[in-house]
Amino acid sequence: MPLPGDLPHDRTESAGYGRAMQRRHPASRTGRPRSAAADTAILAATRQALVDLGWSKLTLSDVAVRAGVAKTTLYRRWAGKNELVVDAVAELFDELTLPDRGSLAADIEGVVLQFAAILARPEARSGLMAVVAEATRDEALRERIRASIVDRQKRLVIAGRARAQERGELPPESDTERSARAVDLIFDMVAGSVVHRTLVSNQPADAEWVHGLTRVLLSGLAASAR
Amino acid sequence: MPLPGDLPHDRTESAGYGRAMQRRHPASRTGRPRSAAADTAILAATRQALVDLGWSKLTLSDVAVRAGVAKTTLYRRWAGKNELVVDAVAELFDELTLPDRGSLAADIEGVVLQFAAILARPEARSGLMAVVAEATRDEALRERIRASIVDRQKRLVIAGRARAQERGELPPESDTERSARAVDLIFDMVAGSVVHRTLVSNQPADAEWVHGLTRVLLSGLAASAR
Amino acid sequence: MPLPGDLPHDRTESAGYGRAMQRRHPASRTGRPRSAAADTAILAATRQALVDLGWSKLTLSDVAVRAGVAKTTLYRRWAGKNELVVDAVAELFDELTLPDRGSLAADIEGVVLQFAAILARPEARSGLMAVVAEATRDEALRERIRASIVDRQKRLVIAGRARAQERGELPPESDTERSARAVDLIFDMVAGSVVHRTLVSNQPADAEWVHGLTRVLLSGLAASAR
Amino acid sequence: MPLPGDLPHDRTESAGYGRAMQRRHPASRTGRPRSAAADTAILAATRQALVDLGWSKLTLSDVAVRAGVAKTTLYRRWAGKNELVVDAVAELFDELTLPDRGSLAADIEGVVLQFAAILARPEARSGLMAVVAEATRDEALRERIRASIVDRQKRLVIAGRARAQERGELPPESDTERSARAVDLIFDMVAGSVVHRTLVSNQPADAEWVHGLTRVLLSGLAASAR
DNA sequence: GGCTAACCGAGACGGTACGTCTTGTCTTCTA
DNA sequence: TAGAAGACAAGACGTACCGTCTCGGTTAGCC
Repeated sequence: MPLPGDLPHDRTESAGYGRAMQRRHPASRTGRPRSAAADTAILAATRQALVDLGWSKLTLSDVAVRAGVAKTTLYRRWAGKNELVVDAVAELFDELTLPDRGSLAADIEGVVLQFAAILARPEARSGLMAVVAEATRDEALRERIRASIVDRQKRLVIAGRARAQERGELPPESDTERSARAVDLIFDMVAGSVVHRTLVSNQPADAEWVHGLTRVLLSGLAASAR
Repeated sequence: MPLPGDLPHDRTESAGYGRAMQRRHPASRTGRPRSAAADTAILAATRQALVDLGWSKLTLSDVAVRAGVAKTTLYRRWAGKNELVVDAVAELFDELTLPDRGSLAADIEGVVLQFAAILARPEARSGLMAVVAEATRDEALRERIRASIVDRQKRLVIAGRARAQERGELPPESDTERSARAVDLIFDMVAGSVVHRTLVSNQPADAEWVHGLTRVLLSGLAASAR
Repeated sequence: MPLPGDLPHDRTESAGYGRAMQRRHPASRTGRPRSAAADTAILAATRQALVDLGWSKLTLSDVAVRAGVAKTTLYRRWAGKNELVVDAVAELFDELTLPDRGSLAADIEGVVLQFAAILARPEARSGLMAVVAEATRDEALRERIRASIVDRQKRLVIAGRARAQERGELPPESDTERSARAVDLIFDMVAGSVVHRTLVSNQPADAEWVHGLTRVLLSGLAASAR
Repeated sequence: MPLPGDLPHDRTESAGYGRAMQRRHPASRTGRPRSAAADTAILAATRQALVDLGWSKLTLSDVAVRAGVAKTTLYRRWAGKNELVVDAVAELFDELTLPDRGSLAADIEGVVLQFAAILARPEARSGLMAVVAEATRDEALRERIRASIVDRQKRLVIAGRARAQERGELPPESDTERSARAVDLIFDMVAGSVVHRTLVSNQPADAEWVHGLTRVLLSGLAASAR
């Protein structure tokens, strides 16, 4: 019996991580407020559990114990394992920044290397691929991943192109639709290649490999734009 | 009476799919031989279960029932869910062929479209990503995936390049190491991009998109080779 | 979350049936308390399953279903089939009373007939002998049987002798050790004879047979006391 | 498909151990005869398994391995675990003899002590009580136990009485029905008391206790005969 | 001395129960 | 009213044993 003030799975419907904490049901103002520390502890515990156990052996009971929190608290805030892991992993990718290394190619290499470094961390590896796998059968989860993780990072592509245009490396954009398609293609190619290299081919995405990838990608885009 | 002669998980250590049936322990010649029909039925049942339930709700008990087989039989041949799903999914990718469409670019587009078509099938989507996720914590499984699924398809890259060299589209190869690195890069870029487009970005890898991908890739490789 | 506070098999170490519910670990005061109704339902279901299936085909899964209870609940309270059946059977023997039939011999016959009637019930037959058989290899189980079933009924022997002494049929006891030995011998002879007659020789322990047994026993004790 | 000459569970219907080897189907004279050594080995292996594991953990596969025999061979000769154990245990009780110790009381004490010694052996303890428990729900098994184990030992009671009559300790029997009833009562009392003392009360049936039992029994029978 | 029927070992097979584990809910006490 | 604790119903896990069924190979007895 969900009590009136109960807020089941508050963070479930959140559009993007970070704005989740603002309640969807501002009505409930009375009673003991939820512990904010609990959120932090739970997400950190989730990441640590991913490191120690991997996705498939991670249990919510275990996360609760690690976070020093009751299972009830966990289920009150997330609908299930998938949603929790998405939020826990999403935080990792917010660390990405666009370094200013002087040229478009160098900037891209910088971001891709950061991305590869994150993918080398076990909590990202297990967590990310597992939720992507789950999302193949769950439209809501797929949307949550796109919103919380993927689309949030397109900012990097856009910022990179803007900076390149400032530098004069790229012409100012005219056709916005064509531009959007290009962003998507670049994103799929970069993210996909790194993930495949790292997780499937099981080879390091080191500086040399990233250099090769960037060169092919930029040459190809330049040639194909003509 | 599972005593000395027992052959647990015969297919577990198999180097490549298709050659798995030849026993690793040819010593044991006595006793009732394993049913060959069971293998076929189990793999088909696994794929159907992936379609109906997805990876995380797929249970080996259920597969056994679908295949009309005892759980024992399943566990006698595969070490667990992961290994079974790898074998079941691997068969799907053996359908890939290299069509002769007249030019390198067209050949590549043809293969990539086939690949995208397979990835659009739910048994491939759920199964493949899930085992990749599991493999992030399991070296043996990672190796099994590489051997059974990925490396087996490098044949397509190699055959494609050979045909292009016959046509004179590509010069004969000289530096073999450099060549191997190029094959790996192509493979990661193609497979990774299609997977990301299909499973993460959740957009169709249709003819137009594949055309764009191929153009960028070929232009980039050509330019970067200079 | 079966962590520190877990109370596995609470009823396992109970000294005597009926006092089992008072916890051995009074520390744990928090959390949802165990359902008292479940205990009753489980023991009744166990007896019914003994009637329907006998000991060797009785499964805890089946008992759980009959009792409308999860298997977990069963295993949380009893260590296994043996312990459960001991408790279920023990309740049967608590029905025994010492009737006042006017003379020692008649009182004994009355109790023995009651005992035989219980042994004629299938839940007692299968259950009792099976746990005795298991107890041949399990000291703890043997002790549990003695405490829960056997020793609890020595009250009848003692009460019977007291009443006979009131009536003047027996002299007041002097030598307590010798007295204890006599109680034990009587108990082994009565219980053993009835069990053997009923379960091994497979003949009814009817009024006539009980009369003969009682006569031999009382005459023998009287003669041997001289 | 049981071939024409197949003789499933040859020993199942045998009236008493020792006469079992003579086939029920004398038709089959051709073909390889069954190994006689296997029988011996299997029964010995069964007893040893009872010692090591007890009845409930004894498995036919394990017995087969211990006996150096295939499971098939076992199932060809016995219908199941119960029947096998009955035969294995029955052999133990054939060791009982009626010693000549000079008086009826002494003779009885001698036999009872032998009986107690056998019951002190773990293979007899576990095996006997377990099959008795199983027999509570299996008329055929009950009959088999009576025939193979119990009735075979009534010879001791009868021989004892005959010898006592020779000595003049007992009058020659006149009423045969009454006599048979007395034999049964004696048997139930002696066997039951010793079993209960040993397996339930868990006390040794030593010389002193046996002496007390015998005295009560003989005095009681003498007094009750008057 | 070859035939042949029944035996034997090995072990795979379809079933089924085991005892454990995880899930998501519910219930109690405490803060 | 939130939270910690933990019992609860449900059901999958991977293992073990059951009793049956193929297999290939052996061993007597009769031609």
